[in-house]
Order: sequence, then structure tokens, then C-alpha cells
Amino acid sequence: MQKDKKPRKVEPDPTTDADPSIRLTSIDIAKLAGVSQSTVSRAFRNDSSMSPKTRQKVLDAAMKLNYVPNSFARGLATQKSNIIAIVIGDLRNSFYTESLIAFSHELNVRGKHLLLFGTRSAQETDAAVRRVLEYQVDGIIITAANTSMRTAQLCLNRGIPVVTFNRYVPGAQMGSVSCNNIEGGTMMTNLLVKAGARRFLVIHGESETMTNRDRLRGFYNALDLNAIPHENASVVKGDYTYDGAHAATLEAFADGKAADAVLCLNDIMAMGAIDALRYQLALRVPEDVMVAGFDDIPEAARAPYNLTTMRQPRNRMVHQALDLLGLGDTPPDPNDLVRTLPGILVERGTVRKAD
Amino acid sequence: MQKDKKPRKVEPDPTTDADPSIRLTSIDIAKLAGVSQSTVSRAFRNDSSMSPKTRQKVLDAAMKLNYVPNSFARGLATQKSNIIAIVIGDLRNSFYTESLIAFSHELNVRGKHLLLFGTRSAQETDAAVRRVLEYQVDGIIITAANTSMRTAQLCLNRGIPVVTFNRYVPGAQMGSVSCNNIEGGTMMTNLLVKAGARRFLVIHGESETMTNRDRLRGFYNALDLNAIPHENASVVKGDYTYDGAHAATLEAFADGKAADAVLCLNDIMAMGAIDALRYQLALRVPEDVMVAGFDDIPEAARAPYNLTTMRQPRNRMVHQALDLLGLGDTPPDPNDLVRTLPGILVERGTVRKAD
DNA sequence: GGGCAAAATGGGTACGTAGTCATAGTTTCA
DNA sequence: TGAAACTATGACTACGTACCCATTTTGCCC
Repeated sequence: MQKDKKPRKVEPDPTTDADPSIRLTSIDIAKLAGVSQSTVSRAFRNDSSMSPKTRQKVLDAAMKLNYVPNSFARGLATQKSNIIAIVIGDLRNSFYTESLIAFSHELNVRGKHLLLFGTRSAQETDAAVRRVLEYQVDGIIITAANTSMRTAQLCLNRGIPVVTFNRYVPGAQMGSVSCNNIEGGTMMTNLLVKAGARRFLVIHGESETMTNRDRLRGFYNALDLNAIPHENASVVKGDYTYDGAHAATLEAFADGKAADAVLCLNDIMAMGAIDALRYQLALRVPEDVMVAGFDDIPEAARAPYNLTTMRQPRNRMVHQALDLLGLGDTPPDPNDLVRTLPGILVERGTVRKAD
Repeated sequence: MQKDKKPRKVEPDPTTDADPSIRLTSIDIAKLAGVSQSTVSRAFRNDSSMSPKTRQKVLDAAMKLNYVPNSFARGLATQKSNIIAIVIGDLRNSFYTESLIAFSHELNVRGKHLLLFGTRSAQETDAAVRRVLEYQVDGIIITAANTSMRTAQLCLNRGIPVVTFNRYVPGAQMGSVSCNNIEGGTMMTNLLVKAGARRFLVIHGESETMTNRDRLRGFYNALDLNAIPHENASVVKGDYTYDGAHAATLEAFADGKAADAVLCLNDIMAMGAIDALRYQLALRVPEDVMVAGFDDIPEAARAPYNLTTMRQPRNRMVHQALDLLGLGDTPPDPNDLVRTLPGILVERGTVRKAD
């Protein structure tokens, strides 16, 4: 019985024409370059102990055959994937879109790849994170609804750094980047009070997230500071979406003017509120009703909205998140995992100037 | 106190928790479940020839230790990654954001993962595609500027299905999904002509992409049909962005009314044009100048814009793309790689009703 | 219950790269 | 000039799963 070397699984596909580049490996390159597989591997790893001449020879051979190293084999051998997973809850909110763009660019620069998970519910998020683990990702950025502690702990147990972006889970031993939302809520509310607001409609999103709670808390703090009774504020849900806030505004103002200021806990909702006020309720903004938001997304600055908002320093937040994943210039300090940045009050045209 | 408090320090509890320091493999699960590694592998692959009892035993063991299969090893062994790469040029355009959301969801349902590349230039796109190859992706969706034929061919040579979304490369042997943009351009222009438009400003994006060319061609076709001289149209670049179109509009109208209709080759640019007309140039839309767009992104339907536009059937396009990647119900027909869907004229408030 | 087919399970190896260790080749310095 | 210290390269194996194939167990029928 003659035993032959196991041949490559080359099954000529009749549907496509000639398949010239069958599965290429470093061994093929080694043959062509007249070196060993080890040497090919070195050439692609920028291993120092290697003559430039040999390296060039290998790279030339690789170029000629259009060889690309197999990331799975590499990942298996190195236990590194070069993949960062991002779990995003609401891509319809430009704040997250912009963040994603920034992350994408920054990761690209660092030679990392980006595995994207879009989820809505916390349940879905948990499932996504679980599947992320299969890919041995080098880090996870979570910017979706309240991820369960248990799931996050799962990652941390495996030594995978986790960063929650624009949210945090109290007590969790993981990185998090967000604004000082309490302070932000207070500042914005103070601005509205100074502009004459006394009766408030607050449109909030998901009451479970800390970001939401903190902004709300900041709002109440400001009411207290200004001796405005809490009864003057009605708090309704807007689902963190344009449509949600639009509907909530219509409902709240159904029986006439419900408030002289609408504080929306993000810009997308503020846009929905403004449009409802102006186009459905025929109220003027800011003359009849003032509106304020959070985030400062690109649309907020455009003429139809010209929204007064609390800007989140997005780029700085992105960089902090990358730092916490160990992708920055300095390794993260395990005792400084929670980064809180100040928001920036951006005064535009939806809040009247204080007299 | 009967029950011990859980110790703060992580202590390996063999009955409930995994030891965080140890890398779990199918062999560990096999030991715990009292079966072979092969059997563990089977349990996670839904292999048919396996007793339900054994499978459950394995899954229980895996659950207990929080075991997750290693995708790199799996990918190496199966030559399948379960990863689909998406190269997106402009995430700031909701059309692509919405498409991404749809793709993300559909891929998730199919157990596929999504590797995201954001790029601006064709050069960057090529680099991204090249790196995608390292990950042995099961398919690539390109919805960015004119990818070079050469790069796309690289993928096709490896048997990786490529689909261009909302664009196509003439003559390329790869899948593509787009609207009938020639027809769309003609329909929209006809509508404007019927509404009384005679002098046109066309704001287009990247002149290299076929989508752009086709819409423009459809526009000129309509001019011819209506015996309107081409001199009545001025065509300027808007970079496919809000800001680009905003600036282009201001410049075109700098010396007074430049046209009685502005045809923007996508909605994002239409929004920029409308805002420039209304807020900077104090012109009324549609009374003084009509505006039309393409795509029908969510913002187009909102009150401040209420844009008349040519809707692209996004969900159908997404499904077609998935089909072409072999992820649909039926395998793709290699002779039917170019899918062209009709656009849908959505008449709203930025084009006057024909008399 | 014996014999046979089918189902269930285990053994063993390939997948492609990284990295350790050994070795051949080269330089340094006494 | 010879030995030590490097440098450059090659041989070999681990990484964790899938899958082919062999083997054992079960189910079935007469």
C-alpha cells in the first residue's frame, strides 16, 4: 500500500473558471524564496534577527503570489487576534455613529480590526458578548444598554479588557469612559432656569443606564439648588430615539402648554421634541418653549435645530477608551479604570439668553 | 450566618466557576463530561449522529466551565470564518448606517459575524480589502468608493464572494446590488420638469462611481426628453456630504437665483442644500426653489425637510446582497450577479405639485 | 439469542503560523 | 589563530478544533 502525502484539498470548482491561486501558505512562499517556513514567518513578523536581504527576498516572493498570512493560524499560535469587538446599541444616534467612525479609524491606525455587534436589548448584548469570546478578541468596547455584570465578568475572567463607553456599571472592575453627567445635567438645568424656565418636561431614555440616571439626578440637583419643587417637572420616556421623543412631546403637550422648557437627555430626542413642538404643536422654540439636549451630535449644529446642548468630548472619550484597552501610549492603570470627563455647554438657539 | 459570603478574591470553585487563569479547551470539557474531544466537538457542531443525552452532558459541562469554542482553531480547521467583511465609505450618510444596521441584524440571525472597515479613499479601501483576506472572510460587502478591479479580483481569485452595494464596477465578475439609477434620475427630473422647473442645479458626489454617473445620465436623458438644453443645467460637486452640498449651494446661488430646481444625488446633500437655501439665502423651498434627493433616508421624512426623493428599497437591497453572498435561501446564480432594483418615487413637500 | 445494520463514540491527524531550540556561519578580541 | 559571542537560518512542535476512519454499542429481526 503506497501512502502518499495528504494532498491539498483542491476541488476544482466547475462553476468558476480557473482558480489559479489555490490556498497559499508560508510554505509555498518559502519554496519560491528558497528559504524555510520559519524565515517566511519571521519576515512577516518584523523579527529583528534577520538579514534585510533575506527579508526582501521573502516579501518579493509573497508579493508575486499575492500571499497573505492566515490570521486564524496566527491567532491560534499567538493567542492574539488583533480584533477589538464593539457592541453598539443604537447606531441611529449619530453620537454612536461618530464614535464608531473614530474607533474604526483609530483601530485601523493601530493595525487592529473591528468586529461589530449591533444589539438592542440587554439580552441581545449578553449573547453578543458571549459570542465575542469565541473570537479571542483583544478587547471589547460596549456602548449598549446595561450589560449584565455576569457577562462582563466572563470577559474579565479571561483577561480580556472591557470598556463601557458612555455608560458605567457601578462596582464593576472594568474600564469605563463617560462624561460627568450629574454635573452636566445640573449645568444645563441651571442654564434653563436662568433663562426663565420654571416648569420642565424631561424626556429621558432607558432608566436603567447610569448615564440616564446621572443626568436626571443632575437635573433634580439643579431644581433643589434653585428651590424649584420637583412637582414642576414631569419626566417621560422618549426611548432615546427621535420618534420616541416626538411622540412623548405630543402626548405631554396634548392639553396645551405642558412646560416652558423641555430637557432631553440626548440630542436625537431633542430633535424629535423640537419638530413636534414646531410643526405639530405650532409652538415657537425657544420663544414659547425652550429645548436642550445632550451630546452635541452633528445635526444639532445645523440650522433647523441650532440646538443648545451639552457636548460630550467624543474624541477624547474615544482615546480614553483605547487607553483603557491598552492601545494607548501608556498602559492603563488598574486603579484608574473609570474615566469621567467634563461636558461642554454649547449655547445655541433653543434656549433663550438670560435676561 | 449559614451561608458563606462569596470571597472577594477569585477562588476557583470547581462546581460553579471557571478558573480564570486557565485556558479552556474542548479537551477540558471532554474530561469533565467523560467523553472524548471528538464528541465535544460534535456537540458544538450540531452533528446529527449523536445521542441527545451525550450532547446534553457535554453542553452542561461546557456551561459549568463557561467554555466557548475557539473560533481561530475552528476557522483553521474548517477554512470557514463565519465572518463577513463590510467596507463602508461614508457612515455619516444614514443610508449606509441603516444598511449597516440591516446587515448586522441579518448576519446575526445567520450566525455570521461582521468585520467593519471604514474607509474614505479608494486607496484605503484597497488596503482594507487586502487585510480582509487575512481573515479568510466568507464574503465581502463593499459599499465604498470605486474599489479597484485588481483588488476585487484578488478576492474572487480566492473564491471569496464579493458584492458591491449601491454601486457596481462594469465588467467585473462580482455581485452587485443597486437601484436603476438611470431610470431614477429620469423619473425625478421629469417630476421637476412637470412642476415647472427649467433651470437646474445638480449637486453630485464622486464622479467616478457608477451610481453617480447613472443618476446624472438619467437626468440628462430627461432633459433631452423634455427638450431642455443642457446649458440649462449646471452640475457641481457636493462630495456626497451635507457640508459639501451646503457650500456648493451657497456658491452656486451667490449671485442670485441660480436655478429653480436643485437635484441632489443623495438625501444628505439635499438636506445641506435646503438648509443653505432657507437659512442662508432666504429662499423658500419649494416656492422659490425646488429640491429633490435620492435614497429616502429617515431624516428626509422629518418635518424640517419633508423631502421629495427617490427611495432606494434598502431592505430588499440588503437581502439581495446576502443572496449574492450565498446567505440567502437559494444559492446565487453565477449568471445573474448584477441585481438592479427599481427606485420608488416618494413625493413630499420640496417639489411643487404639477399644475 | 445470534447476526447484522445502524448509530454512537473515540483515535488520530491536518489546518497554517509562531516561536523555541539547535546549528551553521560570521565577527570579535585576546 | 583560536575561542567566544553573535547572527542568521532551519527543524520541529504547539495552538484547539474538525473530520476521516476505526471501533464499540445499540437496535432490530428472525
